[in-house]
Amino acid sequence: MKKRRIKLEDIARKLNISIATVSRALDKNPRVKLSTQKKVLETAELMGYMPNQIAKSLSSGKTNIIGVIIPRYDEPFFIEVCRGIDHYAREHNYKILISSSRNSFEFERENLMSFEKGLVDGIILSPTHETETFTHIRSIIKKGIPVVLFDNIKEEVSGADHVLIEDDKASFSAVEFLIKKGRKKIGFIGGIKEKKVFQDRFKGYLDAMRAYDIPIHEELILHCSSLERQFEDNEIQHFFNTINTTPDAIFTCTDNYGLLTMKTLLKMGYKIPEDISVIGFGDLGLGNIFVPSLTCVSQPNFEMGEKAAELLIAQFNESNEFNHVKKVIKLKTNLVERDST
Amino acid sequence: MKKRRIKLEDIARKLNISIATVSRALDKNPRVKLSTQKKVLETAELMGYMPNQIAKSLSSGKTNIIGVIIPRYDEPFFIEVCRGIDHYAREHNYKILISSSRNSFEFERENLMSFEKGLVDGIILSPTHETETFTHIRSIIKKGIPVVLFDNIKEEVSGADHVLIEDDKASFSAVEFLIKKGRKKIGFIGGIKEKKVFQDRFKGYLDAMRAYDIPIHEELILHCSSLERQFEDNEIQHFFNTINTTPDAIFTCTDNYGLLTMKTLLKMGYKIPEDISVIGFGDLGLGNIFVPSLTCVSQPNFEMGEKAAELLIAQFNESNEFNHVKKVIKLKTNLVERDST
DNA sequence: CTGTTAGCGCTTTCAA
DNA sequence: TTGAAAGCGCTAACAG
Repeated sequence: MKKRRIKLEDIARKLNISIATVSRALDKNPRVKLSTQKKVLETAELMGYMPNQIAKSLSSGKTNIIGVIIPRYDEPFFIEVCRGIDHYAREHNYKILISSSRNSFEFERENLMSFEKGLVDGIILSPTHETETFTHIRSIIKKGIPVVLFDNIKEEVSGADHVLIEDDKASFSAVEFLIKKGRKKIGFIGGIKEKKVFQDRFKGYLDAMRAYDIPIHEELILHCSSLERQFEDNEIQHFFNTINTTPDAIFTCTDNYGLLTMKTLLKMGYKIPEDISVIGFGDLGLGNIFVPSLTCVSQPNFEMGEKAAELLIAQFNESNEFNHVKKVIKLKTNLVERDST
Repeated sequence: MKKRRIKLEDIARKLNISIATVSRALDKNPRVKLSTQKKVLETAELMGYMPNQIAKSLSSGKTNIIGVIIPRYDEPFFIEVCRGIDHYAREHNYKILISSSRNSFEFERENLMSFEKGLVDGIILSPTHETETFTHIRSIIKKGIPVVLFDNIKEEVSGADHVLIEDDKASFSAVEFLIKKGRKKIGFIGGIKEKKVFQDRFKGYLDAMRAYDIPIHEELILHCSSLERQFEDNEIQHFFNTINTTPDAIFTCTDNYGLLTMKTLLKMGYKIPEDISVIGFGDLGLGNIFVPSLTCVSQPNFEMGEKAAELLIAQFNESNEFNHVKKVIKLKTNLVERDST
């Protein structure tokens, strides 16, 4: 019952020419007579021909698919990066296959292995916080599959390109900004300690505090350990309910922490920014909706994705992938001042 | 320089057996002697064998990939649905390939055609607001590719399964809830008029107002026409800045509209919910962060995805895809009461 | 400019 | 229980 798909052979037979010529004609290969090309294109259209991508890939060794592995879907940052990747990829005739590692090293490895099965031409990956060893990535590279890493890169992997921002400098500037506004008791809310980006943002905080000789209140420092949205909320509420010192500013490591912080403080009756200033990190669109709007470090989310895709596709076009000289792209961040400071 | 990938032939040669046997052994086909199977598995492991997914697909006619087409990435609703799809798909050994139609019918068609090239075993799609005709989808179905549609289904497509919620009833209940709270001047903020879900939600609003004999103030009705976040903000601000009647409640058709409405009203000096109640639609996690938290219609986003995947995979296992009896799954919604009402 | 032919790596009859 | 061989549909080298 199922209508067999039209293939090159069908067109070839109908026109009494060879399969090869049909293939070339469809590729608009100039070595085919124009009249033949025209006939082929018309017939193909007429017969409803659709090339078989799988056969094409097997034969050509290219799938035109980029594999993307992110720690989670429900993080606007990663979605923005994916949008950026997709944007660039499509312009260059690539599709993207997104997998979530669900914040688990094991899943990350599995996803990587599944991509190793030849489905993708290259991989863009953001390591999970659990990822301590990079042998799985090196092994992929050794097989000649191009890799680009972005965000949270704990260890430089030779042979892979890297796209990142200078997290420590960015948070240094943000904290410095608070200090220059006259804030003295500046708290810090970061994410899971194992994650490089949070380590760096914490470092930037400490550096700034020390650079300006501001005493650090250990009590005002929180490293959230939750990996899911709903628990972050609880953790931050609990934090503010138990501290004895009242801060006059809080620097937080994500927009979400910033918003949750504002929510909690507002509910406790504090005025923002009068009593307490709050800064977020990411600039993912929501800071602008909240009242008061959230001042934050703005990182080029979409652009990170574009750059990652650009680097990867550039690798595809290199002659010998084993001579690949690793490129590290550092993108600029800036502070967006809104009502919360 | 590039290490050639190990293939079945390599294992076969090493063990002095045929390719077929190796293939069967790796499949754990019981028709292979156990000792042979063991040897093959060990050798494969040892040699670092990785099956070639593309070759497998070409030969077997299955890719184990589900194509997903959504109108946009930066809409938490779609991401949640994708998570649901992914969740179910993975458990059944499928991967998902997500494409955005960028709110454009043309892109939707292109994406569909690209999936038609044999890369995916089936398709889950949410039509754009521009999608008026469904011939492109019918044509896919005619080729024997299983399709499941979700959200915003303007026209039932025979041969495709549908996953949806009863938008009109859901919004009826929400508006009814406001009415029962004693609200009289209830405004409505919906999305682009071409979108079926917004038409239905508007209908529910009208039905409720009429059912309770509440006069409708045309002036308090807004159909947002923006397709991008930033413009929604402007549109809603402009709306409230120009109306002459002050509402005592606003029913909005997305969480985002709800949040933007609250933001705008708060900035204008209104108290929520004392002066004006606000209800959103979606329950996508953010309503809970805002102060005040947003009451909203909760729809089972994740579950929609799971169901869609379930239906699709069920279609894969049907013997004759042309006898497919269309299934329509309607999921339940409920009202989550928070501080904004 | 066109055709012939040999794969791409795997699955799957059919025969042994 | 195993092997030989014919594809899956397309590309690309080579020959003409």
